[in-house]
Amino acid sequence: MVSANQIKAKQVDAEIIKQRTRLWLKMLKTTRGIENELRRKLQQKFDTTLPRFDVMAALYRSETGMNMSALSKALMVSNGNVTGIVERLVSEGLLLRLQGKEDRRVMLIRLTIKGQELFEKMAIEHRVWVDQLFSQFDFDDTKELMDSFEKIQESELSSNEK
Amino acid sequence: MVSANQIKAKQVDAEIIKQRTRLWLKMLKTTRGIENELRRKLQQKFDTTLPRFDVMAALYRSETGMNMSALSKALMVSNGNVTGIVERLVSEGLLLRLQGKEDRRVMLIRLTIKGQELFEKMAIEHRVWVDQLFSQFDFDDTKELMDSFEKIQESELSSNEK
DNA sequence: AATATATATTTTAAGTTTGAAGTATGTTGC
DNA sequence: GCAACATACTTCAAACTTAAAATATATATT
Repeated sequence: MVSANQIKAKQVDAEIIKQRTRLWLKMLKTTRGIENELRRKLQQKFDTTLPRFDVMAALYRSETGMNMSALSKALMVSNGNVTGIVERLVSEGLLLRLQGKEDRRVMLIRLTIKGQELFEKMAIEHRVWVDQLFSQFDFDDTKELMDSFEKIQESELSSNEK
Repeated sequence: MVSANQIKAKQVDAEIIKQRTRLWLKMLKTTRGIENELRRKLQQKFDTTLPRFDVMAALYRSETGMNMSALSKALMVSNGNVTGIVERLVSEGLLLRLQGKEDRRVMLIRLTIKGQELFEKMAIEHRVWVDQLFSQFDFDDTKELMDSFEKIQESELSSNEK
């Protein structure tokens, strides 16, 4: 026998599932919008691409350099992907690739001086662009949103185990 | 002359800018994580790709079909991109492409019966996956997050004008 | 030491993505 | 009508991206 309450509960379940799906779509669309915007401006002002910028940004944040695995993990992209982008940046004289000493499998990637200088120029503008996109959020808002994303990432972790 | 208050204000400014940049990085990383997760599962369970699924999802939501421009706007990807994905889906018998009658430039894209049936099967699982990823958020949380993304999109709009 | 296993990275093929140029069709102003 | 412009879409080249296979090196087991 199915009670009225059980029927009601199912409707509420269906509603929240729909809502969460809508939220994901919105999140995806918003993120793509920001990426498109940043990509367009990076192209226009610095004649470079978003993936190149992202790699340089990750390297700039780390003082000592990063190996390929760390880079691909930080950017959430595949291993082979990083190989190509790093290659292009090396050939442009923006990155340095050094073979590990104790472990000769690992590659240590670092910005060259030229790379550092270019990145610093780009970062100044980039910060302004991002700051404007998120200008509606004050310090507390950003902390709350940060927490929300943190929660999602925790869910990702547990679903990765499967 | 620079007062102590002005110095303080600058420090607060710098802090919030940093915080917003951090927030954007987190948002990007979280979104990529979800995409990777969904991609993996779509591949594993249905031997299909994320862009294919996204196109089918957009078409399923619209009863009457969509033209190429509407599709590319809905998915926030370039026009030429949609052409390729639609082509593959048409060749697999999942989509239909009809030339517009009054305006012969526009292409009306619709799911075939086969496409609808396949999508419905995929959507059932997809909803569960998304529901789990966002399970930490109740109805009110989702509404709040929705509003936050809405705010960002408004900022995107105004920066697009430039 | 030899073998098996694991890890870090690159290579490869297929697919996706962009931005710009090209094609086809519509619309507007003269 | 027709030239100029605008719009919808496709094509193209280059870059990006993934998953899987291949390569090279390290670690563990016997």
